[in-house]
Amino acid sequence: MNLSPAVQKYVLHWGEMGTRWGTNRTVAQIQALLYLSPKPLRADEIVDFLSVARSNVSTSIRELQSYGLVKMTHVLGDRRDYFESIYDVWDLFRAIIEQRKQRELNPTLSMLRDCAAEVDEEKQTDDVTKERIRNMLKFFQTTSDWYEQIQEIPTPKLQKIMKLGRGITKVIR
Amino acid sequence: MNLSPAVQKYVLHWGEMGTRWGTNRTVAQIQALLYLSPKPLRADEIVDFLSVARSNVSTSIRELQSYGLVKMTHVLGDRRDYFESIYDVWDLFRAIIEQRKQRELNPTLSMLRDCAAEVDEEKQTDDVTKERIRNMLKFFQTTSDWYEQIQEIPTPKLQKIMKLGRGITKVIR
DNA sequence: CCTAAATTTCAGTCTCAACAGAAATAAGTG
DNA sequence: CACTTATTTCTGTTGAGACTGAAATTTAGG
Repeated sequence: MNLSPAVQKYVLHWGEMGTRWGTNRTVAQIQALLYLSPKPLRADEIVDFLSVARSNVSTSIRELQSYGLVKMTHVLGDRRDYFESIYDVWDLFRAIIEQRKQRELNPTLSMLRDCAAEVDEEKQTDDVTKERIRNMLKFFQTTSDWYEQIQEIPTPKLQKIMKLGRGITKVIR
Repeated sequence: MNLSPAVQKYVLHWGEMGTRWGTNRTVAQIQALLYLSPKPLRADEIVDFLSVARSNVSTSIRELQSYGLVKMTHVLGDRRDYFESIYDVWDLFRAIIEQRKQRELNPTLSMLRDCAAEVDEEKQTDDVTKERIRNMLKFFQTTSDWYEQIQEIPTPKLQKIMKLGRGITKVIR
């Protein structure tokens, strides 16, 4: 099994970036491969394409499914599992945003709430420090709310808003 | 040197999250410590507070400075370097966005441009695949442009926009 | 049920980036 | 221009997590 040079380049790059995007190489490579594939693929095909262990494919696909990035499908008279990526880039975007919020925002938001409450009781702590914690909490709260709201904006509107860029400031009073 | 329980919790949590945010524990811990500190700190003070090697502090601060998150200051008659964090959360936000764009978007944008061009020459490659690459390129281009535009929106406006959330859709036609 | 195919779990190995500590360099100071 | 103090660079170690391959489990057909 071999991939065209351009596809190979894409998959390898995606794998490298995967680590920066908060997952591991194999997970990212599989997502890339499925995204580019014109048809759903079986686990053993992925093994051939990427030269990774079967077990690795198994756990990686599980992870991709849990993110909502990959769906399982079946072929009549074939009991093997087939997998395909979400193909709409904006849907992919939403799934990733959701994931990021859960892993990168929620835990910190929760910690900041605890800290803000806790620090009020500490006479030893400087007022400036207390203020800083409150400011950071406010910021994370705002960002978290915003992420949730963004999720619900339908694709065409979202596209329009992003195309506007800073032109948005002219529309806001 | 010891920190209050709440501050300690904050710094430790920040360190743990640091790895998810794309840096390492020490870098994140130092940023947290400087952010909460009412006054600039010296490298050796950071060593005491965090119990990490002096050399580690040196390289970590260098990294933070390169991101624009930490500034160096000096005290009259003292030749040692003092460091303080950016304190405005929105300025911190912008610096981090900028960093993320450079590390997580730009390389992929460049790769996608290459791939989109390269894949046009490949007769072997399915049209569906070619389309997918083009779509991903368009998306990254849009996102990249948007990031740049966002940078230039002044804080009060940015706050307003984020507070609006999906209410923004009502303003856009 | 039994068998064979497909998938998942698990335990051990390997890799890479973070980190410590030593050595080297730089920056004052008397 | 020695000597002290501060900082950086460099090298070896370590630990966390990715990955492999074998064993266990699940699934479906005959």
